Amino acid sequence: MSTDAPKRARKTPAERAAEISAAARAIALGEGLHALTLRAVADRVGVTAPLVAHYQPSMDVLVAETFRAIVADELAEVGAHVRAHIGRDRVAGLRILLLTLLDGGRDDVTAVWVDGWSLSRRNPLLAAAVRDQTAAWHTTLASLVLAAAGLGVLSNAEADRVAAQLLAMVDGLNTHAMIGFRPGNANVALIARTLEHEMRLTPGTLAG
Amino acid sequence: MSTDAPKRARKTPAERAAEISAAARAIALGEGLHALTLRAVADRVGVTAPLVAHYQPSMDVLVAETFRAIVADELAEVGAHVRAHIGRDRVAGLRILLLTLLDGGRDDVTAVWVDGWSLSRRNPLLAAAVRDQTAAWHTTLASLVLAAAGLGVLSNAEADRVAAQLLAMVDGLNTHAMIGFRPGNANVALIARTLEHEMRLTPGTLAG
DNA sequence: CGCACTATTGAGTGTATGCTCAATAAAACG
DNA sequence: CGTTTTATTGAGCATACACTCAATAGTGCG
Repeated sequence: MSTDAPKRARKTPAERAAEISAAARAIALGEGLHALTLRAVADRVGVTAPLVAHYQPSMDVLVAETFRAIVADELAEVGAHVRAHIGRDRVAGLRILLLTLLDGGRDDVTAVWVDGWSLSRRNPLLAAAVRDQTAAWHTTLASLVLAAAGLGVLSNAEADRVAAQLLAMVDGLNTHAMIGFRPGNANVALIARTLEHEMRLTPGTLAG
Repeated sequence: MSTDAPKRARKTPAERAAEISAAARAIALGEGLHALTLRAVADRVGVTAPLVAHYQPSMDVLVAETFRAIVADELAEVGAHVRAHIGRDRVAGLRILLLTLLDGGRDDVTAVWVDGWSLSRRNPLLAAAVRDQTAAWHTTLASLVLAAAGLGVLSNAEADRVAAQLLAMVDGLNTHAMIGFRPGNANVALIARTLEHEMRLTPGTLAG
């Protein structure tokens, strides 16, 4: 009976925008980009649908930006995690990266990627975001591969090719894991052997 | 003004069912599994939506069966193509397979796979179809890899692992190609080098 | 030819989507 | 304390979806 619950909670545009972004991320991660609707966001924030619409130019923009935010954060987190362990030896970073990217518990982010690929056909802004973030991952992987291989072992072009292959394998394996297809879940060992060969590393250096 | 255009074209259930299946396949391949709606099918067949509904237990069933039909046919076609060329030398089949799977012009089928992964979350029948077809591809690839490596070179378990990796790479590379991400489109050469190593082939045997 | 069978339709229900807009109420300000 | 500003809502529009069901009209059979 105090003043705690006014009929309308009025906040600053910045606060509301932040709430909406956070809700959108939570929904996308929990139920997929497909479940990201005006009403779903509104319900989660505790406001009405028109308010959410008021804060966004269109739903396509919110979907694209939510995808971008989730994936950019993922890249930043994994990057930070890798950099924290890269000091031991030059291969350690890549090993940590593989373990992080492939050792399960990432189905929610994988689902966001898959929905992004699927929805891109009808949402050009999302398509651009997907391409941008894929390129960003590729760039990060290429520099990591270059460093892990050692000075002068791989050319830039070679590192690019290896990174493209690595990215494709990671996406493919994660997608298969997401749909429940796991024919012997030795994904890390699998990919490690290939990379060791491509990077001229002594067999076993990555797999450990 | 002849009798060519009766107000209602009445056909046998078998004919209609075939028309509906064909229309569903065409729509899924042309516009994606997402575009597969009662109205879309009805318009393409030239009938009304309720008739299409009448021929199917539910839309989820039609989507799942259309996916299954498209992908099963794809596997059969590629398999036939490979078997037609497998006579020359034991590696020829695998080389043909890679060229077929990776050399572009397959974005429509890739899009069907991507939509299948995405829609699986809300369509259990589709999810089962996706898992089944993935397993079928894996089995086919494993036996092809086993044969191409030569007698006794790979164990069954090793061939399974290589096939899983190959399948993931193919799916990942095709998905990336579909969204327009092509950092140097040497996909075949890329994957060939990896396979040559995994299968203990002389470098260059697959890439040609 | 006329009748029975059934493939097909028209009309409609219920739900969900994004989005608009005038009205409302909370906060800020003089 | 009254006025202005504006964040928020209620109501509603247009669209699209799957699905139902009684009515309709081809088609083959007797």
